[in-house]
Amino acid sequence: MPELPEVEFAATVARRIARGRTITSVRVLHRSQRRSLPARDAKSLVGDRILDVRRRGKSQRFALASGRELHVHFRMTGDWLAPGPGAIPRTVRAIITFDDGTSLALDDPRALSVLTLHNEPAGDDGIGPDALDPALRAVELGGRLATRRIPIKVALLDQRIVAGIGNIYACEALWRARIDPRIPASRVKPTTLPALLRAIRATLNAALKRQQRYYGSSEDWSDASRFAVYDREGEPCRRCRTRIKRITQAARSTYFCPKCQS
DNA sequence: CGCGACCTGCAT
DNA sequence: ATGCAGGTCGCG
Repeated sequence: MPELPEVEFAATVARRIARGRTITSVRVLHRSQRRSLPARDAKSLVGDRILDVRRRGKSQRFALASGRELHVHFRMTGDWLAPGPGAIPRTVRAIITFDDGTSLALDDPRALSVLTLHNEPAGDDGIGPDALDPALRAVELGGRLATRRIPIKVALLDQRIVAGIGNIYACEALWRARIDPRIPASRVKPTTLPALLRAIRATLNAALKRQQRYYGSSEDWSDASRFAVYDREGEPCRRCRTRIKRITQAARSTYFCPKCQS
């Protein structure tokens, strides 16, 4: 599920349910989540009130009336569920219940999500500027890439350089900008940086809109047809019909068009 | 830097 | 049975 657009959308769901509400119980159902949010912390949340939910990169931060902050990171497969009456899916790993009877459930088949409680609001903690932050300019992005010799695709995945881009949209954005994912980050020409940033934002914004449009519908998220290159190895490039290639970079699959991305 | 670990479900 | 997955950390 979650790269920046999905997390952005999830944060709006969480905000709608939780903002202004007081927590009446926090149940952590899986040992993996219990490790990051021990029973003591979960218990201490009861009685606290949620002031707001913000997203930064791929993490969500719940600002609490006590001054503390609950961080939620979905990792690979987390998502929020607003459970109605009835059985709770077995992939639900934690449930936060509020004073009005509503609740927010962390649904995560792989149970890799991380919940952490902080006494102080975290600063930037090393995370780079958010990819959708309008204050981020091409020049700054260029500056952050200039010193890196790693491939541009790997650099885009590094949250310290720019926050919010994951494997799918890194591939998609590079295709859009016609940049070879293998070239060193420092070699991206200054003149193509604005195009890269535009491609990143267009890709993320399109995904966010799709997310909003299809929320609650039965569209299959894994349907690859909406990607230009991701998961389309061997299929024709939408621009030039060349076969999409798949390579491995930093132990992740990279998909690209060997002809128009060079 | 690359790679295993963290977890589970799904496709092959 | 095997291998792979939208993320991140910590190890060598």
